Amino acid sequence: MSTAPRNRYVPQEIEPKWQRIWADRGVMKASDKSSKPKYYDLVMYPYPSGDMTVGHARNYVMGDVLARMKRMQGFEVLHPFGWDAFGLPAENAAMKRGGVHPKEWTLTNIVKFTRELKMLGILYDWDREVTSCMPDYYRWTQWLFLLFYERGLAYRAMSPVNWCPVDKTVLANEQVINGRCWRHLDVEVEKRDLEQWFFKITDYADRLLNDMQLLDKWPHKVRVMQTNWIGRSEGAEVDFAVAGHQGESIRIFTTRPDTLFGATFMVLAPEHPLVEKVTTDSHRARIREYVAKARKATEIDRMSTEREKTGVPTGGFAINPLNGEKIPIWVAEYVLMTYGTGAIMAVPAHDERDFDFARKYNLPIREVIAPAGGAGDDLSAAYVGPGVMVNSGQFDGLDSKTGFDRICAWLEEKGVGKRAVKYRLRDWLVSRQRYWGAPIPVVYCEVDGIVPVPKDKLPVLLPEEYKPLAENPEFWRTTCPKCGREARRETDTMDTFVDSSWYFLRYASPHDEKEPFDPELANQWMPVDQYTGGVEHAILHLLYSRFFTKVLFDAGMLKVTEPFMRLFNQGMVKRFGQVMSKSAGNGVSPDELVEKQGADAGRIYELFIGPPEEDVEWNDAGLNGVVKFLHRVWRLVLEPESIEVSGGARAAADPAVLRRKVAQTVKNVTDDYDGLRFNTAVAYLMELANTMQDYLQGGGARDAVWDSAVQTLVKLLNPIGPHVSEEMWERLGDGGPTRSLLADASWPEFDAAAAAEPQMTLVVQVAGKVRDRLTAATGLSEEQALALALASERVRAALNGGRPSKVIYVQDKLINLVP
RNA sequence: GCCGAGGUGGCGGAAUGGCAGACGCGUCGGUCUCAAAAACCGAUGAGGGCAACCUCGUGCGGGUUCGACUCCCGCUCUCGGCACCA
Repeated sequence: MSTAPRNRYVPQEIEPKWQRIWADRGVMKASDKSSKPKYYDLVMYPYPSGDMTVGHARNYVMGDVLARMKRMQGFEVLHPFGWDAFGLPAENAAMKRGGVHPKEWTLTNIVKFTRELKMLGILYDWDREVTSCMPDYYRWTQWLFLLFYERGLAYRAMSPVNWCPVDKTVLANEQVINGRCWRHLDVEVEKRDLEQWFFKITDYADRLLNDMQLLDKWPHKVRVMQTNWIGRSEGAEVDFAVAGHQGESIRIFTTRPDTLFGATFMVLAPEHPLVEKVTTDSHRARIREYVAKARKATEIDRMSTEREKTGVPTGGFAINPLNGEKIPIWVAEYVLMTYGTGAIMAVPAHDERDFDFARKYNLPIREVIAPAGGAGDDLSAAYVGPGVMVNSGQFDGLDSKTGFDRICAWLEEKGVGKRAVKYRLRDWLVSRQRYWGAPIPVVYCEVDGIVPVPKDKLPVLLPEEYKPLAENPEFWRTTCPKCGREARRETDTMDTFVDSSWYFLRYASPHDEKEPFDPELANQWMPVDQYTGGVEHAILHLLYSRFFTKVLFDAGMLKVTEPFMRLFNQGMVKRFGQVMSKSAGNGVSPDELVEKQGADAGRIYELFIGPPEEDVEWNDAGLNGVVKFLHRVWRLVLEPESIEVSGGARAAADPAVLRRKVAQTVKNVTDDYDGLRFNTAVAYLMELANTMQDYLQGGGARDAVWDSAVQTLVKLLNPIGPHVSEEMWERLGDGGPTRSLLADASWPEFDAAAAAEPQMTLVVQVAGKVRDRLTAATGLSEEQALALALASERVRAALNGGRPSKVIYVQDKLINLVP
């Protein structure tokens, strides 16, 4: 075997070396006592499933690029990592492989995953690693549960909940997608009446909505999704008396109090508590049958808009408080008990759903809002827009917006209704009937009822033995913390989204043994400056984390009300048109990539493959272009003498062109890393390398301009190709002690003068061209024409702005001004 | 149905209202080689011209502007989200 030439770029030789140096020097350790400005660069901590692909890696590479640049720019960077380590896949995998404990499975995967990250040269402050399934973490998840309980934000209630028959657990509303389980999209969730633990996120609905305006650096899409999820509606609650039942009334919610005169019937949800009461004897049998059927129907069937609306009359009547009219009360599935008050006034003329229902059951339709353009009487569809009130007694002639206010005022004055705001958001169901999660720290005592486990008795340890907690008496048999009598522990565990709603705070003081996080340190690092992760968390994790942050703000533990200042959702990596994953058989793992062409080429290719926010198709062919680029850079930096001057048509080297290119590259690459436009950042670096090569081939001297180009290229390359950059930087040195760009932290300064200078030349050329046209058109001398052109204020402004094309336009105008 | 994002070469994709197609892949030609691969050099939107150059080109139709991939109006297709929320 022949030895490789001394100066060849061999990634496999240099990468382990630099990974060792960075680790030894602790270059990515964040100091709590630094005087430098802080930068908190966070990537969503992963579920350690063990099959890391280049798709995951792309996300972490992006975070690493930013961390490295910010470090080189002089920030104290917090770039931590951890593991969302509780959850069902561990249990499922453990069951499948027979006898492997979820903990063992999870910890093994963490080791594998960590190795891959390190191979890619991704640097974290590993001293701050958190693992949500370890007692020193979930102890504080339990502590926070108790804090929520103390603050009245955790409660236990019986309610119809979503049940996944496959995972055998309840689910949060956010985990139900089109009536199906988020983890098994082919499995319909069932409705079950169960007593469960909830977090009162609805108390924060208005703040979660209003504070969205602080999140101007979040993707528009995510803000829209959260806004819709919270779903605020303004309207009124109105009480309708029940005919024949003294003192009994039914409260409805409407967003259109201005259509109150158009209410021709009322509809109750089948689950509404007053159904039995308002039903007359002659209708009772049919109502009972209908309600029973509705309860049995699956959520999917009930919620389908395709489905024809059904309903039955109760025989009872309600009285419209506004006009005293008696309207029939119906029961229908299309009214949901979980929204508003579970009862509506039906205004078929101005609501599509009520219209459909009225048509089907021949109920009266009365127009009370006339469209502005006239042409009423159209009874083929509901008119849902604004208009002028008609058939509305004393309110006739008002526009519907004014009518809204007047009717609300009237209702409030008479004490039969009031303005109200309703949200689509429901409380967060946090209990799960699973083993592999943080036990909910409460005890049920026959005497004292629900008793929280005292905070100093935490953690409530998960038993070693892998079996349902409810079937493990050694776990649930306990004594009441209050009275000491025999009691039973809660055997449900918490949703893993509870674990992940606060992990970014734990990084501030990961070894704190007194509290979940040290408020002083958390406030020092928070808010997160950049948060990077998948858009699949647009609602779930991001909404919950915002909720937690606000609760902790209210508890005086945090000074921020929003956790994540800037959010970025990277696209997914696909292969053969499918999202990459090991189970789908189309995964490419990072170590395959590193083995083939090295970590740096792999990293750069991950960034260059397409816009970071877009889904990209993985394709090995493009990787070669990046490898070629790195070899070319290596040669330009370390062996420029090997690049020959080529004769012929090639333009002679111009130092001004190179100087300008260097300056522009600094500006463009810095801005692009900062703005997470990594694909174009790579392109700019390739352009610089191409310009440098042209310069040498054109016979350019290796002088100060050249040296600055070399240094700039090496430095700007560091965040994306750190190993090769560090190696080149060291070799450029005088052979003294190992030099590390990352440790020395120096980012190139942008030289605005150099960037602008050659553009001035271009402008003078343009002026020359226009001067010719001016002289031709006016007969002025060349000097006079040039002076005229350059004297224009607008020309000067354009010159100062470095916009030669504007100058061309301005001067064209100038020509037109001259007769 | 409602909300949101988007449509640019053979492909991935660039373009604060100012030379459309940067950068890369692929393809073609060349150097090197007995040959091939690799590497390196050159060409590469379409049509026309020996040439300098010319014409047409960013989903479709209008508009604003000296100038439109970019802004406005209408349409169309694709992709994402929500979907009986009163």
